[in-house]
Parts: sequence; structure tokens; C-alpha cells
Amino acid sequence: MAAEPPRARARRRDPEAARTIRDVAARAGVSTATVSRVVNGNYPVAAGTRTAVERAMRELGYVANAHARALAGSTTRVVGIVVSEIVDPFFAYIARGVQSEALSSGRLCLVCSTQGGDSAELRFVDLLLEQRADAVILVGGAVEDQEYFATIGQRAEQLAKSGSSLVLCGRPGLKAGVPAYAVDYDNAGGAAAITDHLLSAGHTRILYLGGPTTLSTTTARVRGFRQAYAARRLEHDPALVRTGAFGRQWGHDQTLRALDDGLDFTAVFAANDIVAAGVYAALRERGLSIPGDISVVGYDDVPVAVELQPALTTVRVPLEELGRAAVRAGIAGQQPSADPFAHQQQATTLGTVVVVRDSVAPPRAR
Amino acid sequence: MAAEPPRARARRRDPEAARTIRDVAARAGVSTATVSRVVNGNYPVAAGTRTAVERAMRELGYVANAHARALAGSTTRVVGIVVSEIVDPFFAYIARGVQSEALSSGRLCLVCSTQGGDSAELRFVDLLLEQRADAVILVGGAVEDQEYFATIGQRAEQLAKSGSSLVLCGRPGLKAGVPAYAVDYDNAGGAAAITDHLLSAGHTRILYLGGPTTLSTTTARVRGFRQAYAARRLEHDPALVRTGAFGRQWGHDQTLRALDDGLDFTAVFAANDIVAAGVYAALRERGLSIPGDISVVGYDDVPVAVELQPALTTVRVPLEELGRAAVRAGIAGQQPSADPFAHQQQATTLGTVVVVRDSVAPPRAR
DNA sequence: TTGAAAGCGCTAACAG
DNA sequence: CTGTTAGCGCTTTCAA
Repeated sequence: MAAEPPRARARRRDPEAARTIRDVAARAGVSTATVSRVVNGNYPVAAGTRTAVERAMRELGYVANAHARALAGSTTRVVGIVVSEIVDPFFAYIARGVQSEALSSGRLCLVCSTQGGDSAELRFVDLLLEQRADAVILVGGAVEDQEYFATIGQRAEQLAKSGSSLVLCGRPGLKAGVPAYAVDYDNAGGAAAITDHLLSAGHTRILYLGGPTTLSTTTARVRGFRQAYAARRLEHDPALVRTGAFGRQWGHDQTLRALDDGLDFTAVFAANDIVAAGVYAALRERGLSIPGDISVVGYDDVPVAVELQPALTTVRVPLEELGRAAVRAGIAGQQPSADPFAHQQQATTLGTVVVVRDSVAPPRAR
Repeated sequence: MAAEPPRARARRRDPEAARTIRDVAARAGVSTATVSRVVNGNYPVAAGTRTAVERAMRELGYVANAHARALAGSTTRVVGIVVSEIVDPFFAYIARGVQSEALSSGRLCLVCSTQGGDSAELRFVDLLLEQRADAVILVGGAVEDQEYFATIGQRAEQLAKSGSSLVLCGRPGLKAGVPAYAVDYDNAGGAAAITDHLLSAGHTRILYLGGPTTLSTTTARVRGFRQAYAARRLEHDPALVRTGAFGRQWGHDQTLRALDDGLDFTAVFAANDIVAAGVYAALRERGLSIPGDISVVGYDDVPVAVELQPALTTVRVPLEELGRAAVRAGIAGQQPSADPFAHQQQATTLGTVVVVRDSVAPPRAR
């Protein structure tokens, strides 16, 4: 076969393939630059030309290629969020806030769920790094491990280099100087407040139940729990803190065990509402009434709190707002107007509030 | 200033910017083609060369640019899923299945939540089209509207053209010839089965409650509900079907209204478990016991079903498996080995099972 | 086994 | 207001 000019390969494009900006330009009789201008609407184009281009796009069923755009321009219009479990309402609500705020800034949301896989988080961050996401949001308590912090810090640097930013949501920030934002809520404060609620009702032997022992969320909540005792100059029995995991099953089993161990307590502070659901189930099995025999409180205020009978007194966390704030923080760095020196670590902390329902009563006299 | 050669602009790259394949090639003293080969590991490269390249990558902190890759190659390694509400466990579980199956095929998952916005779905499909997602999965009941079907069908064609595919998950398929896959579960069958469960217990006046009237899911479930009556040659009172919306509040309000209207029923079939939660709340307010006074069943078997007291008898839908199946169907078309004629509409239907718990008892004699 | 070079589709100077 | 053109970073022939 005769040698064809090199361009021949390109010319022989699959006629079925998606239309490109060049096809539109040809059909409308203008240049690709003009098509780009009408698509982006960020530059003056004569009305007639615009109409012609728009018609050509419609007739051809033209759809811009986001990758070409990301490559040529600079922003990807995508934010990434990494959670540990998308079906957990705690994360689902945050994800909802992220997705809606992303959408209102014209971005799509890449959601990654690690399903508890420890190292999966880092893998996802790398994947998101490849995607050049405008912002990468890491949600939920982190393992408090220095080495891990260092690795994440290093990723933050890389992210910053490629023009995007890392946002830590619902977990403590990194050390100063690392280009990461932190958007958190007052974990310890909420725990202290609800503990105080229990203390006010007369409980002093409160069992704190749940949360992976090494998780930052757990340590913060336990800290708040202790602070509430300290604030009233009350002693707290260390045997009454049992951490280990989240989850309904875990809450159920540990409650039974605490009862079997003959632990003396009149109330339980479940690490979150899901654990509280397990506590309810266990107490019910043992014929103990809530709050008659034992008072129970939770944390997060996810929907199950109102399905439980009696309705659960818990700490409301502004989950959606947390997600929104994370996106705002993450894309703020993208704004051309942003002060370059502002790209230091910044932190936002949202407040929490105790929602009083029906699961707390004064301890039974004995 | 003296005129610089045109390339100057490009040469003056921000030295802080992310490293490219060219940087790695330079550092390793090889060509970019070689780097590409070691990155993709799909072509023989001398061991020594490979090592040198790998070291250069490590030293430079090189991270491939997914957009450049998508542009040059063809597959994007991203699947998109659009749901109506990410915090709804029904969708969250499907999303979990999608995300985990996507991950195991090395893909990331773009999750879009329309938050009930009617036309948002189409907008998201277009966005996903721009992303050239390997597969676009539309989840949940669709409005049964011919025009809408036509529009979606048209998008399916476009998707097919750009090498990706549309998967309808938990909703009926499009008409034959349209390049879309359908992965659904047996909506009518599940409804019929649980209705029969109620009928067996002796109920004949069952109130069907919930679901947007025009939603395919609703029509399918109501159809199954009626079929169960028909199968036993029983009459069914049309006044006992009240559709309109999903949601706890709606279930609550409508139950109250049905009671106030003096409707005669001994059991309620809630369109889903969330609606059932509302029914429980309303019945409790009126001092009616479940299942003593009224039996209740739900649909979906999401976690709240076991928190309700008494635990809810419901229909288990293989949500996660649905999501996984959708991804498999969607990326199957991508396989080079795929028979091009196989790209016809295909459908998969998963089964459902009735989960018997404590919310059904024979109707009270009267 | 490796390199050179031509694009993938789009944006953004720059020059009319 | 519009066209030209040089890339963005990568993959993939084609040649060596």
C-alpha cells in the first residue's frame, strides 16, 4: 500500500465517535477558538455567530470533553471526598453537604469509601491526586499515628503543588506549615455538654461506651467526658470507659458484658447513635427499662435517634454544614484573588448542641 | 524586552508545579515513551531501565495525570452514579455496591445526588457524559414519562458513541434497540409476596401507603400488591391505596389522616421502611399497638427496620448486589472481547425475599 | 528494547 | 469580534 501522509491516521477517525469542538467549528464555519468562547461564555462573541455555533452544537450533539478541558485549562471542576463508610449516616450527611456545595460551585463530587480498609485512604488520596481534584476532603476520625500524619502531610504538599488542596474534615489538623485546612466540630465540647446533662440529672456512674481506642474522635470525646466530671470536681472511675469499636453489634455486646461484669453504672454515654441502638437492644433483652433503670445518650443525632424508643437524647453535629464548609475551604485556595500567604493551615470549628429527648431520667434511688 | 521565541512561555513552567512524565524521563535519562511503558507495565522494558525510571519517579514524587491519560488513551477509569438522595440508605447501599465493584475494577466512582431535583438527573448525565465516564448508572425509580424516556434514550446513544454505557438500576429498561442495560430487582414480586404474607395472616383490608404516584417503583409495587389479592381471588378496595410521597413525615401524616378518615383497615403496607417508621410513630400517637391493633410491613429492609419496635417485617432487596451488577453490566461493554452485537439492551433482575420479624399478627377479631 | 513524533480535544495568548 | 497557534501530559504507532 502506498505510504500515506502521517496525518492520515488521525483523519480516519471513527465517524461514530463523539463530536469534537473541531466538528462544531467546521459546521458553524468558525474557528475552534470561537466555539470554545461560546461554550464557556467568558468572552464576547457576536450574537449571530453564537447562534450559529449553538445550532451546530445541537445538531451534532456536541458534549465537551472534560479531560481535554482539564488538561488545557487548569481546574478540573471535581472535588474528591474520602469517607470510611458511605452507608453510615454520619458520613452520608457530610457527603451530602459536600456534594451540594460542590454542585453549587459547578463541580462534581468523587466519593470514595474505604470500607474500613486502613491503607485504602492513602490509596484514594493518590487516585484523587491523579485526578487533579480541585480539593480533596478527608472525612472522619484519623488514627493518631505520627507516621501517618507525616505521610498525609507529604500528600498535602503534593496537592498544593498541583494547585489543589487538602481538607481534613472532622479530624484534627496537621502541624502548622502544612498546606491543609481543617474543618472540625467541637467534639470534646459536645461530649462535655451531654455528660454534664447526665451529671445534672444526678448520674455519677456513667459508662462511656465505644469508638476505636486510637481514633482521634474517640480520644476527643472521652476527653470531653472527663472534663465534665472535672468541672464539677467529681471523680471518675476509669473502669467505666470501654472503647474498642463503633457499631450496633459492638454496642450490644459490650453492654451485655458490662452488665455481666457487674459494673456499677446508672447511665451510658454511647460513642454514637448507632452504638446507642445496640445499647438499647441489649438493655431490652435484659429487661431493663430506659430511662427508668438506665439512662442512655448518644452522639451525632442521625435519624435513628428518633426511631429508638424512647427517643434518644444526643449531641447534634452539623454534619451537612461540615461538608459544605470543607468544600468552601478547599476551593477558596483556588480563587485567583486569594492571598497566596493565606495558604497556611487554617481551621474552622463548628459548634454542637445537645438535643434533649426521652432517654434520660434521674437515677433510680437505691 | 527582546522578543522571545514562542516556546518561552511553555518553558517557563512553574518549577513548583507537579512533575510530568517528561521530568521523570529526563531524570532517568530515557524517553517519555519508556516512562509510559513502565508506568503501565504493559510492554517489555529492560529491568535496569525500569529500576532507573522507578527511582526517578519516586524521587520526583511523580503522579500521573489522569486527564492526560484519559485524553490520550481512551478509558477514564471512572464510573458515574446518579441517585436521588445519598443519605437515604436505599441509595447509600446501592452506591456502596457500585463503589466497591468499581474499585475492584480499578475505577473511581463519581456520585451525584439530585436531592429530588427533577431535571437534575439529566444535568448530571450530561456532566458525566463530559467526563466520558466508563459507565453511567442511573439509580432508582424513574418518572414514567414518555418524553423523559426518549431523552434518556438519546443520551444512551451518545454514551454508546463515546464508548461508555448507560445502566438503569432499579428502574425499568428502555425500549429495545436502545443501548442501555437494565439491572432491576423484582419489585412487583416482592410486593406480592409480602402482601400474601399479610393475606395469610388473615388481613384483607390492607392499606397501601406511599411512594410518588408516578414513580415506576410505586406502580410496580402497587401492581404486585394487587396481584396478590387477585391470586387469591380476593377483592381489593381501591380506596385503600394512598400514594404520594416517600418519607417518614409523609407516612406519619397519612396514617393519621387515614385513621381520621375512618378508613377501615387492619394492616398497612408501607411503600418502604422509612414510611413504615412514620406509620409506627402515628400509630403510637394514637395509642394503637403493633401488631395487636394494626399490622405493618415495609419494603427494602434497611437498618431502621430492626430498630423499630416491634421489629419490622419487610422485603429484603439485594441493594449492594444491585449496585455491583450495574457496574459489571456497564463495563462489560468496554471489554475488547465483547461481541459488538451484544450491545443490545440487556436486563438482569434480582430476586427479593420477605424477612419476617414481629410486626404482623392476625387481625383482631371484631 | 528504546526513541521520535504525532496526536487526543481543548484553552489561552496573541495578532489581526 | 475572530482566527492562529502553541501547548496541557500522556499513549501509541513506526522506526531504529
